[in-house]
Amino acid sequence: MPKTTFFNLPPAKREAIEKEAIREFAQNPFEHASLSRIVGRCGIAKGSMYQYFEDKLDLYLYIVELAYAEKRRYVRRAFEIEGDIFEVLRAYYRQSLLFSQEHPDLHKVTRNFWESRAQHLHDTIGEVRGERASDFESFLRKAMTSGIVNSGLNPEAVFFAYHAVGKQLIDQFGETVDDKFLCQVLDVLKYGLMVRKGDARCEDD
Amino acid sequence: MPKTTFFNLPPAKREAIEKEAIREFAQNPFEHASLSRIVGRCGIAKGSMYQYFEDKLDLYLYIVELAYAEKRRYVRRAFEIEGDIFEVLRAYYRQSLLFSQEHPDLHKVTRNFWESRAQHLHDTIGEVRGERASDFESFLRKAMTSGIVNSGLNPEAVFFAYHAVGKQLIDQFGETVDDKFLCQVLDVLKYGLMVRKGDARCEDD
DNA sequence: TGCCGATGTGACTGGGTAGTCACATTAGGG
DNA sequence: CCCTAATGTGACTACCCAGTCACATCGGCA
Repeated sequence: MPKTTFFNLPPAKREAIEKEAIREFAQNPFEHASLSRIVGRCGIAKGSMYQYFEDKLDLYLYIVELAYAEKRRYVRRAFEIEGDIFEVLRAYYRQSLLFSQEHPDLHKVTRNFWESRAQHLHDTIGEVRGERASDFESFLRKAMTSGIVNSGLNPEAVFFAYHAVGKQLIDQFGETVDDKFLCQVLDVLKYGLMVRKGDARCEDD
Repeated sequence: MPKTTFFNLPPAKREAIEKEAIREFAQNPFEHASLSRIVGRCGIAKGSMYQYFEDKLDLYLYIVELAYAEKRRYVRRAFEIEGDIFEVLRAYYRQSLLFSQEHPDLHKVTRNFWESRAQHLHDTIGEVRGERASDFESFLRKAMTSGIVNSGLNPEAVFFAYHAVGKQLIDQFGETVDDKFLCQVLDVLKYGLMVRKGDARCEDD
């Protein structure tokens, strides 16, 4: 957590520090990000940074939390819509896409955080993933009992598949993924690959 | 490419270098891996390394190629089996799992390589992914025309989903993924989540 | 044995990093 | 206006790294 000094700063200065830190952690994973570069770009002294934050990790976790707080503002809306689980999930990833478009640097911060293999971060990541998994799985079980989702599936496996695809979609936002492609990929999870009884099928091409 | 000096080395020494380099690149992504640590652990001089390899990247690419060469020996078998696309895909990921169990360090090398965001590696990764994509997509189109796979799907989207799930499965090999779970996850992609016409469904639980 | 090219060496260069600390500056209350 | 506490500073320490190079050693051939 930042020291109180940081929050006493004139907002313009505080925001300048946040902005440059976001830029740095968007461009580099934690290990490779450089405090010296951040202070250099802000035009403040190295020592000042240590008036505001305990250390590099403290700053990093603050920035990561900033990024996730903003992201939550987007994805939250997905759970307010009316509709079945598929519509909610589509809305969720659409909101993620929108977030990545409107806040590309914050998006890169979350992406770098998620990829991080450092031990001190690994535990935090594990917790976040665990929470999401149990939320998702209870949501899924409801959809199973109400007969929308095939109840023969293992909810853990379903979460795994959605999480994997969602992670990759989010990784590629802004590169190869747009709204249409997003929906097509989600449809693969929804319908599966195998032909369905009663599916219309081209007989001759 | 290593210099000829490297291949003239007595096999025991050459293998010792490979072994320590594999360990280092399994534990650290390229940027963070340390030549000094490798030579320290091999008990050879820093300068000697530069008799064998052009630079750190040269050594790295050699090790990555070693890892993929071994991995190819495993996954190749998947394409020799008889069966539809789903059986081939299941065999493919099973072979990947086997590889990760029998060569955990080589597996970690490939994983770190794949995650790498460095520019000079990014292009190589892009090529590899592109090749896999086109192989997969032509394989998929065949399965579509022969009526095994729903031809209404976008092959690119299907590849995307499989690739994402496969990547995540491989990431988690040895942590939470075993053979049973692997099959359950692949079934999500095969059948999809939505209930199918004619699916048996529990009426009261 | 003597020679020479191939191979081995580790101190060194130049560069980067996080974090520290003695000192300088500022701001606000008395 | 002055004093004190809070805040700002940047040179500095201690560490890490890739890559170099003048020199040492080895191995095979004459």
